[in-house]
Amino acid sequence: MSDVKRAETRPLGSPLYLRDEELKQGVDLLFHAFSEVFTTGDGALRAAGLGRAHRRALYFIARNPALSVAALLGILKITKQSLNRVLNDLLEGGYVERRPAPNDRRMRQLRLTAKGLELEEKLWEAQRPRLARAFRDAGPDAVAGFRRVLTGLSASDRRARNTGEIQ
Amino acid sequence: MSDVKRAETRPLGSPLYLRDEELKQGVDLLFHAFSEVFTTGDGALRAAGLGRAHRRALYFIARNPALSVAALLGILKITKQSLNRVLNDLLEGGYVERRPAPNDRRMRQLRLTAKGLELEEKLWEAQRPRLARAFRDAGPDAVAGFRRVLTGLSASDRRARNTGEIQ
DNA sequence: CTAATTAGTCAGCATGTCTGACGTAAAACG
DNA sequence: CGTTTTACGTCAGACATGCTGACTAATTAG
Repeated sequence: MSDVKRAETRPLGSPLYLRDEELKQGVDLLFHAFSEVFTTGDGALRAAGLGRAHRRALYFIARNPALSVAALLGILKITKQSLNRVLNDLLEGGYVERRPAPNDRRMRQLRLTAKGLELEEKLWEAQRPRLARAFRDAGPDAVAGFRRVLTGLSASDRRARNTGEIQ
Repeated sequence: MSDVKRAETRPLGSPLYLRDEELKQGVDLLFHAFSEVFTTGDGALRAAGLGRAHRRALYFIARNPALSVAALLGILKITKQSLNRVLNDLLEGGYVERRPAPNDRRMRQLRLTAKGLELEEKLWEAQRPRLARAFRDAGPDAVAGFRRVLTGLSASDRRARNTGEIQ
């Protein structure tokens, strides 16, 4: 399971299954890293009587103050109904507040309350060490590469989506 | 890949919130990339009457022929009961076969059938373009960095787990 | 032979997501 | 101004995926 260094000389004639193996190793890594990162801190969450769905909403509201509901839906890619249940829990628990946007009062701006911020910080403290260590150990160049690749993977790529594939 | 060494020169005076911002951008990227990668191909899945949980099992069985049930549980990090429901669907659907391991007949080896392989390939065809493009556009050094960082994130890190944190 | 290991099952519950149908307020538009 | 569109909220019901706990069965290890 050694390294892959020679990628740039990757022979154009290299069989597809080699290429596929490289890509699938990426999928494996993405899965495992996601698992680890997004389950760390479940304890604090449970202690607050919330689940992972609440955490995701909390996280992205923290990351994007004054986020609109529609924008959050776009990030989470779930339905309005699903989000609203989660959001109502967060509102009732006093973790999040919701106010009409001043410019367009149809929209509601979402923000963490002090209590929400406190929880979010506790969750972050739980997962930060893993992130920090991985980034530090890998080094800045590796981190730059990590970002490049993930940015490319995230790019929601309309081309592929409209090729008639079932999607 | 270049040197890693420079991490410790990261300005010791840089405020923590800058560091945190960098790490959180990593979380954002991980979330979005995961979303895109692990939902592409849902159509083919639905057409087969299966869900994402089935897909994950299918994928890791494809990746690790003769995988034992316990090993799969370890990868997916779900309970035996949850897995068995999924696995029974896959067995009944004829996507997976299960045979006692020759050396230790308590264990069952899991493998894709021809039908399972066909489905897995269809799913892979759906997600490969995204992976391939992201890897190609980012370049081999970036891919190496991507692997380094994700490997670090995946490392299931007993230290942090036993610090008394609620986990 | 007894223990431990590996797997499978039943029953019930919690969580998270979906579809579909409505309702309301505010803004945009002609 | 009246109509349509947008952004949000909600009710009802279903499905998908995960969990706990309790128990059984087959096989291997000591």
